[in-house]
Amino acid sequence: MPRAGLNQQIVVREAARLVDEVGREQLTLAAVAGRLGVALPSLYKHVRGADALAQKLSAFATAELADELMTAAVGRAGADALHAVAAAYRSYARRHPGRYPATQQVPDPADPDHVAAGERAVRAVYAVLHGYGITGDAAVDAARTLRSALHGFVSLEVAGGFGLPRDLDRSYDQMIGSLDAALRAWGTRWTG
Amino acid sequence: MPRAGLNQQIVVREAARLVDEVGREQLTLAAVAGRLGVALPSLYKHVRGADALAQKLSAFATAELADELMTAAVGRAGADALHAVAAAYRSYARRHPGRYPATQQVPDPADPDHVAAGERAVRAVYAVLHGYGITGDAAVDAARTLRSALHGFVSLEVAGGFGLPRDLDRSYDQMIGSLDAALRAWGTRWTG
DNA sequence: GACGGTGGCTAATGCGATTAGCTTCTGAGT
DNA sequence: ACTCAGAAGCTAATCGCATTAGCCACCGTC
Repeated sequence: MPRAGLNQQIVVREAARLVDEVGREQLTLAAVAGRLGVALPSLYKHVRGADALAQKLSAFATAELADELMTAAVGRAGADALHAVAAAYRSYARRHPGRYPATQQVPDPADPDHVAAGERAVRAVYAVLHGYGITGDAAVDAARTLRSALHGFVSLEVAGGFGLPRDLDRSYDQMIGSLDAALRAWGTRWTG
Repeated sequence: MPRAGLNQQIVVREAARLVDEVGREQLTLAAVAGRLGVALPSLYKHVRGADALAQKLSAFATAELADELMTAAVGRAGADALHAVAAAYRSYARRHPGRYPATQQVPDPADPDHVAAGERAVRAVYAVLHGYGITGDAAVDAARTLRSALHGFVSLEVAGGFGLPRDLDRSYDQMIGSLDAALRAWGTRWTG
């Protein structure tokens, strides 16, 4: 019988498609194997197990998100960069409701690609702050504020936590607008 | 042999203690049964199954959180109320790292207590906004902004998403400070 | 054209969830 | 006190998923 021709990339990407369709908590080796047309234990030739697959999926999704954030940030600064990165962030989460929560998993320190992807995503945030002239210790606080707002809104939206999805675009715009004001005032108000 | 004397309350409260110790994803009927000293199927006399237990846990945790937020908000207004509610919110999540994520589960519409608890928590947020004079449509956006910031920070912190926990208190203070500024400007800048 | 590694398989085990059905405790009513 | 209904617990059985062990066939290399 012919071989399926799998490798880790194919398995992880199929897992990514699966979680976007059925939700992250429904990620199961059995479902991935079924979609790939192989028996469940065959996957062990490519991933160590269910936990390892979830971690690899996190690395993959984080790299995807970091790429899109970087692409959005390049060539922009200030409010322009903020709006572009914020839009890219939310867009990724809406297009990939299963992958997005996976990006919030803490990177496996033993996986250099995963760690690098996480750092790249954070760097996109710092790039936005740089456009506001925020650096050093103040940037740590501002980055956490920005990440919190983006992640909070997007995770609540994807999880359905906002009730009826009425006017979510406007609410997001308002939040980003207030973040813009906060970042513009950041250097003057809260740092020496 | 004597009976264990369980009821749904006891089961749900034990589940709450369990998830705070081992994490929400480790919630298992087997573990709860073991802690309560009964066989696993015995729990079915009190909860419909694993999914139902998770939902009841969500309702329980949401009610707890709503109580603490309401207690923090009562008798305060403006920045005072904001800081008190924000502190209570973060405090709950840190004391209950397993229960807190459960509060983000969408309430079961068929469970009136769960729905009521969720509404109570949201009402605490609106109470804060009221102190800033924000009402009507603008309050919807402001409430989403406030919820996003609080939930985003706290969930990233509890999940370990901020890397080393250095200066998290300061970062939170900074974020709340910028929220205070945003809310004070809310009526003047973004609404008619 | 053999051969070694690799990718796939089947079989077997373990654990958690769930259902069925039995037993025994408890407590309300006489 | 006695009965009895219902509730609360149990064991047994089934199912699905994860994991491990071990077998076998394909494939590229010499």
